[in-house]
Amino acid sequence: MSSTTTYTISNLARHFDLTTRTIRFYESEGLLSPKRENNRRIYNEKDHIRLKLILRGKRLGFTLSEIKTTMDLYDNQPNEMAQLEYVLKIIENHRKALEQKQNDIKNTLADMDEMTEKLTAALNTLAEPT
Amino acid sequence: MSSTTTYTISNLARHFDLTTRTIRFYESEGLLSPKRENNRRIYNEKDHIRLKLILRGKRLGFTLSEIKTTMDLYDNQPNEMAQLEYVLKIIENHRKALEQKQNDIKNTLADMDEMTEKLTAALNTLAEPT
DNA sequence: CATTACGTTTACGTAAGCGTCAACTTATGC
DNA sequence: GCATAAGTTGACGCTTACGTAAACGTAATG
Repeated sequence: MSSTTTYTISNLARHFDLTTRTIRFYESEGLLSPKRENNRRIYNEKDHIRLKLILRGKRLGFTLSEIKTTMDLYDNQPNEMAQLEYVLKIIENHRKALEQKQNDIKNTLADMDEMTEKLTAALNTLAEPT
Repeated sequence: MSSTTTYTISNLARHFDLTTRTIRFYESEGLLSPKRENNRRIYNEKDHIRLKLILRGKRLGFTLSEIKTTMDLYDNQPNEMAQLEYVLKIIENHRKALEQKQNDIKNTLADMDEMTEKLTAALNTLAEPT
């Protein structure tokens, strides 16, 4: 028995702090495709995971179409050599983009550290006058 | 003599692989404010750095207005205690957002590793038939 | 002096990512 | 059986981040 957990659209909306409009929009863009029951959308665990991935992608600054392309890529495991190699190449490019972002974050955090030091120093000067 | 390096708008555009339109747009949004000579924009080293920061922010998925707010914050060092503490608090929030992104990247890279393993395994199966 | 290169402003166009009605259907509680 | 809640499909609106084109100024070059 696969205890199939399901969700309504408002379930998901609450869980991820989204509006139902947003979730429907993602579907209209091909990022989700829930089952229907009496025309009502029924989301399963896979849909839940996909939505989570969508939001992660968004936080990283990817567009919805980039996210779709990537998820589709990961979903459709190809079987021909040429395809496999192609997908591997794309993944490598994604990896480079992410490593660039890691570097950007590292540098930004360093800048913030510097700034924080300056500010706390200034703060201490104000707090402990001679 | 501060050997003041300057740039024209097309200099900058070439260097950062942008269009001049984009650079003017950033100015119209208050992110840059180059000097003028005969109505021509003249960019100096500080402008160059700001533009670099803008692009870094964009790569991390921040909006231009968020980037502006942050850069303004870092530029105008406040002198009153309340202000100092306020800025420190904001920086802490930014730090949390960045750490969230770091985590997102980490997880995404892990997913990609898993995928890469599967694909190379499949590739080897195809390459070395019994 | 005419061309070419580079610059300027103004303005309209567009894709992405939803917000916000409106108008209607279906399910549930009392 | 009727209100109330939750769902559905349009359709229009809005912001962000530029692209693109028009119409014009300035400066150097052959």
